[in-house]
Amino acid sequence: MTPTKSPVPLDNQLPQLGRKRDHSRDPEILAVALDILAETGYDGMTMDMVACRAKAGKGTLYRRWSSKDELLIDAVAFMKKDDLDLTKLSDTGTLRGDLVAMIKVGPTGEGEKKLKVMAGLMSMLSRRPELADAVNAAVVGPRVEAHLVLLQRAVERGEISASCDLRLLSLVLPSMAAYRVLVLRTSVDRTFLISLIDNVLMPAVGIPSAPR
Amino acid sequence: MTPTKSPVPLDNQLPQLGRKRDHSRDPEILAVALDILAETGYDGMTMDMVACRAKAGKGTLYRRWSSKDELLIDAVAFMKKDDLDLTKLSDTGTLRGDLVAMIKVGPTGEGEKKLKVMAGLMSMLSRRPELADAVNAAVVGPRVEAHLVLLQRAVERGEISASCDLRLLSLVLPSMAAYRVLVLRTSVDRTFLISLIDNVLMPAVGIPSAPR
Amino acid sequence: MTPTKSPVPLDNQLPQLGRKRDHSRDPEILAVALDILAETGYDGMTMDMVACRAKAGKGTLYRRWSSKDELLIDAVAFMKKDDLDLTKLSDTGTLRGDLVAMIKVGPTGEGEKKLKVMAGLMSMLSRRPELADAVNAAVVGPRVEAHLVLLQRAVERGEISASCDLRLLSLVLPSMAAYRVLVLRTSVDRTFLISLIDNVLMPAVGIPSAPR
Amino acid sequence: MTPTKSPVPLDNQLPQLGRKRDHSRDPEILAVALDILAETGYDGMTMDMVACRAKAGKGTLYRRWSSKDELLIDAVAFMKKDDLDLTKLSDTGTLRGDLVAMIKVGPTGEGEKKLKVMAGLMSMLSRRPELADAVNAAVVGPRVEAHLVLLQRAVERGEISASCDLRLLSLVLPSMAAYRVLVLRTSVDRTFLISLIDNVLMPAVGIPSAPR
DNA sequence: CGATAAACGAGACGGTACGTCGCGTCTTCTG
DNA sequence: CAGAAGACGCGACGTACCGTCTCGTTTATCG
Repeated sequence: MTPTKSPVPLDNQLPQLGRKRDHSRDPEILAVALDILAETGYDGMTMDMVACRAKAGKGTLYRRWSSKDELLIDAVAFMKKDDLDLTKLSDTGTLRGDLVAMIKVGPTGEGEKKLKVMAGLMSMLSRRPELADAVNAAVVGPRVEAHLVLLQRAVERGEISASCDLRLLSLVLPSMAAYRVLVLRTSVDRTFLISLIDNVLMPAVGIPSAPR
Repeated sequence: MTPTKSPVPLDNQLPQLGRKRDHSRDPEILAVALDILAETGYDGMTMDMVACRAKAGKGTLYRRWSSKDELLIDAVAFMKKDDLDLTKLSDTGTLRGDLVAMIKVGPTGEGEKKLKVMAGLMSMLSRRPELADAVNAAVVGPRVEAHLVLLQRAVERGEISASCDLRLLSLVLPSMAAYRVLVLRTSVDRTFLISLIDNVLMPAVGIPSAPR
Repeated sequence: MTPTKSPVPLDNQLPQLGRKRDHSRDPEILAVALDILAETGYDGMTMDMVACRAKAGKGTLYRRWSSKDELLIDAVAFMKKDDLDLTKLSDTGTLRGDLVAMIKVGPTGEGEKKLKVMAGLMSMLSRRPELADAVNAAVVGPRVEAHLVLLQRAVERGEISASCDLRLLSLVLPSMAAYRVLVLRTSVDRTFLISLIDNVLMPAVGIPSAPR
Repeated sequence: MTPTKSPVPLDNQLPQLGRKRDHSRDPEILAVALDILAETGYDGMTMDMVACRAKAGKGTLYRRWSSKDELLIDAVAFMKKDDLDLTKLSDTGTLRGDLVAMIKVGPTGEGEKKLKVMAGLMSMLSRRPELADAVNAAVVGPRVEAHLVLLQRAVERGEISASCDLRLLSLVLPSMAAYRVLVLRTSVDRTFLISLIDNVLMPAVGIPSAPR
């Protein structure tokens, strides 16, 4: 998952002979990989393509990632970095308001590319468990976490009962959206998400859906 | 999705020259493909393997399916055939009872092989949209349909409000289970499903979860 | 070499049920085979091509010839039919005159196609001994025989010594021409043949080459 | 003299990037190809066989030779290397003696394998003109050259007339032997060659054959 | 004259070699 | 010595051809 270490990672500070590995190029390589992944999918992306477009040698790729899959796992993790910020979730005063507010930063707002990467990666979710983890950590997980925060806030606010299974409820929207994208390949638009909030989530937490 | 058609599939009845394709062998070939898929996964399965074990020539395979992927798409669709029977869903008198009764015939009860096939196929969901459709039609879709039947039954029974978005609600369990299997790779056991029923679905349709 | 016999070629006259084989089409098929052979060579010619262009089914071909090679052996033998006529060799009064007179009906005059067929068949001379025989019988052999006739006439005429090895000498021109065509792929033109006659054959039979 | 290192490689002098092809393995591969060719003939030899026995990948073979035929063309050319040495032709004092002396190093003495290769290759002579050239260069041509040397020696010696067409005469034995091997498939034994020398070649150069 | 059995055109079939391409490794040369 | 370039061993892919088999149809002979 992390770049392969130098063959001799000694703790005592040796003078570090020879040229140092140029890790500044890692992000560039990962970005190239994500681009190609979004364009062509898992199989369409070849290591030669990545090497060529990143002006790198295949040896360099394999020195840092032991396989194509490892490279992608890292690439997906890399994609995560500019994502939701849990500390900046808007607080509208109501659970529904908070959930609706999050939609802007949801998949739709986030950008087409991330979804295409997701789609391109579905190929591998089962073959490479770590890759599924990476996808989860990069794409779905953060939304689950955000929803959990919003739900906890609602409990604290007294808006919903503390007996609700928040962990489970926080999974509802993200997983249904994922299913829609991955299996049904339908776009996850604002309408669908609002419908989910009003017809599934809000009733499930015991708040009668007002504006039907 | 369907076997490749004859080069000129005219509507006016041509005399059907030449030897006919022996479509009676299709199921056998697809079964072999599913077996190997379950055993070795997508990459491990080769067309030569399928041809050899099915006592067929590669030419025959490629005459019927234009690629390995097309073959698998059909194989998954073929897997669907011995699945849930919508006409035989048990009727326990309550929605919750019906839902719980369906669990036995859920993925867990259905059999190890179908899950392995699913896992072996995840590799392909995005590369081949038709494959995603096939997976949906074979595995998730039937359960969605079954849930829809149960929900409609509950509406007729007066158990839940007619204003509920049944279409959406019928997606909840299957899609959350799929997410759990595909992305989280957690087993979808009875406990999880019952928890979903009691903490998400029943509240969402307005039935207070009784046995907490 | 000959078409495959009926599966039950009994001597006792059975009633001969069913439709008879239509051997009137054999020449047409063989001609098509020769055409394709001349156009594309041995490998380029496929049985499907022959069947298609001859408006025949592959079954019909294989009912008559047990393999592609057998078909070609017959085709070459068929090519032989309009060739040299040993009874009509012109008699000019001298061996040299007779030999030169034969050139007109030699490979050059015979036609481009026969040479191309020869070339197309070289592929097979060693793989299929019968084919080499057929080639010899159809193309080279007749010329050897014709030369032998001319040489014997010269002996009778008292032009050359009876102690000459006529069998061997009759091989000289045909085999050197064959080598030129098959291995060197040089055209066998009148000049070359006359040169052979004057510089090799005539001296070899003891007639000093007059017009040098 | 210090080699000047130009940072900008000239167009005509590319810096030769990447790993170089290991041409030291070419002979090994060609030898393997010849072995299999001698064992199984053209059709029996497969590229996978060659790759496997030479411990090479098919990609390597096709990187160096664009097809099976190209590989064989090179293989035959490679076979040529340990053949007749024109500088070591024995000088017996007479043309007949020289010619007879050469027989030992003729095809018979040369070895079984070369003949088998020739036989295995006949399949290809016309399909691949270059192959015919290679065969000529490797097998027949050297003998033609050797005969030319012997004939020239005889001219210098005053044994035969300078007006003889040496080029043509040097073709006689090799081409008649080739015809015998390729088309008639008769062995080219010492008896036949001596007969040719005494009954065709010697008379043709104006030397009465002494021992009839 | 109708039944029957083989031959026919068309083309699917099992099998097998071909030539291509991708992965992950190894080698060569440059900075 | 790291890195770019690319050859290498391996093995699956999809194509094409051979010789066989199966359709439905046509045609010659027999009852």
